[in-house]
Amino acid sequence: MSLKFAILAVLSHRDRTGYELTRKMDGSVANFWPATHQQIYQELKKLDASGLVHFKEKKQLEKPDKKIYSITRGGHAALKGWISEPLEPTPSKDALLIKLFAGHLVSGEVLLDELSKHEKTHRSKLVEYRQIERDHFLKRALPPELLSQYLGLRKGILYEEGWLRWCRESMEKIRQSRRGPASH
Amino acid sequence: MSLKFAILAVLSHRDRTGYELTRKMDGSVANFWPATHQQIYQELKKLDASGLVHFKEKKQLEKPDKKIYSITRGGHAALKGWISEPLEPTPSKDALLIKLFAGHLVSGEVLLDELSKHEKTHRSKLVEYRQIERDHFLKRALPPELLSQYLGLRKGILYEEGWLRWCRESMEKIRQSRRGPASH
DNA sequence: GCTTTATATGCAATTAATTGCATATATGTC
DNA sequence: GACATATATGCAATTAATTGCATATAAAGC
Repeated sequence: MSLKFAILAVLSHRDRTGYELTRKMDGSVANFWPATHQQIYQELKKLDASGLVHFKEKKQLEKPDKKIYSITRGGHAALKGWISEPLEPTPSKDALLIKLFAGHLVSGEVLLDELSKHEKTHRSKLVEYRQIERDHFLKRALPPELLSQYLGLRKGILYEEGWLRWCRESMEKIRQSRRGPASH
Repeated sequence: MSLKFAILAVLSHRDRTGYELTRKMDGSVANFWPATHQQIYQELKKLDASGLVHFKEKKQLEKPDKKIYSITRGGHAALKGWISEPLEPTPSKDALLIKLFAGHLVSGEVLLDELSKHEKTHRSKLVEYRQIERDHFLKRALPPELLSQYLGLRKGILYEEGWLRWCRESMEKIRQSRRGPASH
């Protein structure tokens, strides 16, 4: 349901092709609403059919032709309406927690390896986000039009920090429990 | 894909009916892999067809008959195999971030109301989780068989803490930006 | 007596998401 | 010359998820 509005939100900032939407969603929306190119092209088709976006075909000599999509007045209205409606918190899913929940079936080693891999992934994500924060948001006073992008980035930073802390304390607890739970 | 393994993971602890799985997933798995009763009943049917679970019908006089599902040896093997395979981090989605991304279309008031609602939701979740932690995990030394449940709970706590912090700092930044960005 | 809540399961239809494949051009790399 | 990568879009098939509806009993509240 929200992919529709994710696309409209990106197009509300500037016009884009399906390809651009796919790769980056503006380098930011992809972080909280990832989607494949198939989803996006199909969604754009539907959005066009219902008049919320339209596109201009642009012929290119060196590369395949592209369609530049922009949001219509109707699209703007729909997006504004959706934003103004109350929203249920999006339920979060995480397969790693399922693994741990059935962790009694495998050795601590298996769990530690997996956690260590995730720790690494989240650590590098965090480094990347903090770099962006330093380079683009902390150097000067924040212009109001960049506020929403910054809040999105802050969400990412706090999210990764939480993951990192959890990975580390989980590994520590698993190691402790292997050294012998009775000794503690 | 992972609903299948979420169900197997719950059944690896003890036998359950579809109804029990639906409501609570053991009061814990629902927090990181929520699913409706429709999803679960359909998934159980498929799991039964592929021999990973089986069930016994139990007739009840006072209530409708129920089917008690248990995991088979094949199910155990499949679950163990899945746990041992490396896992890509589950991409996270969040519609609230989309709203903020298009926040320039609406007044700060609308965003603040929404954030305040979310702050409240996450705050009460956090209170609930901390209560469970105090009552069930901090009073005595942790038995190893409860470790994985505790790690799941800790994930929930850190998750809600991150949300809460983010909601609060976001509201503060929106208020600041309304008071006038130039004055700062 | 009526409504709501809890227990317990399911079909059918639609919508959304994933996966596999396909096309076409240009550039850069072994 | 062959292969991978980037640009740019799309069809078709399958799988997963959601939504609406349906059934049936018992207990609790008003």
